[in-house]
Amino acid sequence: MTEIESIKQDFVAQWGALGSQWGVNRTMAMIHSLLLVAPDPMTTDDVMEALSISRGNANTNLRELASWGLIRPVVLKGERKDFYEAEKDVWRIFCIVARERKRRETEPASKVLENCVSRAKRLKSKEAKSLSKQLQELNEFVELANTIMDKIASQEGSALAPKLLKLLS
Amino acid sequence: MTEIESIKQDFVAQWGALGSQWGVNRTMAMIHSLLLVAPDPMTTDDVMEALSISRGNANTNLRELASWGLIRPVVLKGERKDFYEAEKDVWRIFCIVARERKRRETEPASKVLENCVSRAKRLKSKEAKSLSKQLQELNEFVELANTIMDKIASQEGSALAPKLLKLLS
DNA sequence: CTATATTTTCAGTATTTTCTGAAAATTAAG
DNA sequence: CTTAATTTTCAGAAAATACTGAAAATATAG
Repeated sequence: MTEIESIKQDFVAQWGALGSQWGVNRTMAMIHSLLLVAPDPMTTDDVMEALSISRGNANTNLRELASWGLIRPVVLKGERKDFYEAEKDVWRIFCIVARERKRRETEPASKVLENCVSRAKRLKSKEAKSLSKQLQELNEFVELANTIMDKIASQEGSALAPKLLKLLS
Repeated sequence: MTEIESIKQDFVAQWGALGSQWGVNRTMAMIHSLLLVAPDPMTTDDVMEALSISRGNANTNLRELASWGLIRPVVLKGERKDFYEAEKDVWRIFCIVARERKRRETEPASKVLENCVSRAKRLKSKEAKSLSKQLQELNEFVELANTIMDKIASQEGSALAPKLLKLLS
């Protein structure tokens, strides 16, 4: 294996491990990272070979990645197979992930929390008061997280870096 | 079941599901949420009964939560059993999680990425140049994330909310 | 020190998640 | 329409993860 292949392999493995700790399955994260450092669009067969995975697995995860918007199909003239390439701008990737996770996770969570809060507010006991307060605080937090993710998702990617840096001062 | 118990149960189930999407196992998240809305410190037996889980499971997850700093043992005079109570301030919880995940995940990831970047920089081919650039961008992103998490972790919890809100303008 | 209460550990089991591979469906070419 | 290429689906298999329960270790009281 050439040094460049070895570097890519290390990167793919590491990014895959990271992804799996953040709620993305390992193979999906690995395919994403593979495409991130691929100089040209790849087919399902390319991915299968590069990662030694089955066709079903490759197909499913490629489509899942596409549904997130993290990769896109590209049409190459004269080719019958589907080719994919990754979104490579880190900030745009970040925005996409923020948008999707908000939609899939924190938004539904907030719905349930809201429901808990409103039910707790109706009760009068001392314990209910305290429960209500605690749930309210959690819900406000989740909603702030939602708002922030919205803001992030609607930014032109590169505009984010300076704003976040400012936060640090 | 009383209404207040039913509310708590819904909350615990939902918070548990959320946690499992963010890299925390479901039981650990459920124990945490159980303690978040518990008016008094609880013992291992209390937790076992409330969640219908085994002693081993309860014990392991309680100690894991304590190692994160999300719950703490409290000593009740005249009692032999260990009691635990949760950190209830949402912002402090957020800071704790940021600190731990940085230490356990993004920091090690950054080490590997740095290594990949420095190896890629030594190579001279056109493809290596482009790989190097891409990895560099990813690494800068992860390092910014690290810096931000550091800042968050070192804040007095409640100081964060206004800063984040400002970010939105 | 002995007896008892409590916590911890961990081998075996159960559950959940992910993956494979081949059949079915779809698409495109001739 | 027919044929071949390609993609999709999904039942069953494999792998990863989490849980149980009981034995071992530890701590406390008397």
